Amino acid sequence: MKKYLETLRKCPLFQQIEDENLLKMLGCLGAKVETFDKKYTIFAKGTPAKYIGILLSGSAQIVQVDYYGNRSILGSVAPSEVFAEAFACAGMDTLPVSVTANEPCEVMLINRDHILHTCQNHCGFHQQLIFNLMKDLAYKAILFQQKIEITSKRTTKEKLMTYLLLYAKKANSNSFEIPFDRQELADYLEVDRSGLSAEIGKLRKEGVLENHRKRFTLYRSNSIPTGQ
Amino acid sequence: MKKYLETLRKCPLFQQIEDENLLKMLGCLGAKVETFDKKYTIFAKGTPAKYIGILLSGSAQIVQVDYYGNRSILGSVAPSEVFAEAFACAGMDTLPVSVTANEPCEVMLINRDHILHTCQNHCGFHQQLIFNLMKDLAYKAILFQQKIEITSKRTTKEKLMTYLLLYAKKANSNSFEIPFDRQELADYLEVDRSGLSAEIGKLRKEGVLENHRKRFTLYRSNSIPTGQ
DNA sequence: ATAAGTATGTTGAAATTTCAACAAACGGAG
DNA sequence: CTCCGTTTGTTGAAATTTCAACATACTTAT
Repeated sequence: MKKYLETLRKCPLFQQIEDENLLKMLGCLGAKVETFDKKYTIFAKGTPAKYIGILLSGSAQIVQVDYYGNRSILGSVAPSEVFAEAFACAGMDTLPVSVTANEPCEVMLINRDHILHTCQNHCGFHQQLIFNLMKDLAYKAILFQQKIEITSKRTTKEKLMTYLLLYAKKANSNSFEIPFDRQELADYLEVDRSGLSAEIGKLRKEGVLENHRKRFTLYRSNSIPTGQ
Repeated sequence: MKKYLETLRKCPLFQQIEDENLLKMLGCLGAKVETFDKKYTIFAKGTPAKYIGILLSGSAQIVQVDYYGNRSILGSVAPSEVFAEAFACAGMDTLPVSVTANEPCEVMLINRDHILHTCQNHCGFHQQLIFNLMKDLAYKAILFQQKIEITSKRTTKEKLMTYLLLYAKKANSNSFEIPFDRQELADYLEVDRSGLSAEIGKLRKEGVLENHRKRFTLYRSNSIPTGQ
């Protein structure tokens, strides 16, 4: 586990926990590591929500696919981030979403029962873990709320601009790279890909932004407020 | 506080905590009660997210209103339920949403700092409170995920049916009352009210459902799967 | 019981999205 | 460098949503 220490230290679940205690705790928790190739499914919709995932390397996406094949992306996962924790902690029997590897991934898996029921060793860091998990879940709820704020806009243009302005604020710069390609961005914004491309083209002609693939630069971005 | 005991017992934050300890804890937490008339704002967007709310009586709604006045309803709040906890616990400085009273409300307010920082008395129930809060936040994340699942559908008809089927499952009956009037349902589904009314009319003519205002009865509801 | 106000239903035109099909640009493998 | 598969951009027609306006149904207060 030591090779992952650098990444685990940044994980929201392990804040305020010293390295040696962290390693000890991972033992208590029965943490295991698995690898997934690009495009492979890390967690599949409909399977038991038994595990919390921590991404150690690579990148992944949280995806909803409905009966008709319509794909909706709930969010992207970067190294050190936790995923599927809400479904595991709420005690859902099966996952309502899938998690897929966007590139080759290493993933740490922790059984939810080992987190929710304190271990016999009464390791004192368990309380800190629960507290960190609580903070992390609050943050996840806010990420969902932000996605709702974005997709509640009625037109493709408004959805796009709300997303880009929020991202620019997060990146603290007018120029940034988004974690989605066009199809993925369309699936996140819940709009048609070709319509999205067309809107980006229009905004470029209007001088509101410049872009090349995943890189965007915003101008006159004060014209549409974010509401935050 | 004793008059609210019945309601507080059902609150997810206070599960596994005995009545007398609960009352003691409310003292530690500095809980206070306020009342709000119908249509009044309990928490306003843009104000500090300092307090967690618990609804003691009445009903409320979590509402997003953007720059252009478009209203989006994130969810409804019933007695014993907690609200604004995600924003408070994630340490946001200001609320990105408003909470408004749908009928006259009594609300218990607890300062987030009193929850997040254990009190000097080292009252042993604080750990249970944090644990309960964690479970509650996981549940809230799932409610948001469900709203995303509903609103990610591309047509008004699909959004409506996904919502009604999910509600029927929750109510465990084909006949149920939703907590929204038409305009509110439209604001929750993020569609136009008149278009929503039209779709309901069509589905009624097709024999898929019957309805009178907030009451709906579903037939042949197996025709559109929920994906859960 | 009536009147006034609110909620719901209905309609048609305008705006927007979706869909399908194809063109152009890009990136990696050999 | 070239080929080939993938991504992105473009377009026009069909479907859907939005919008405004009005009709009808229901509720509440007097």
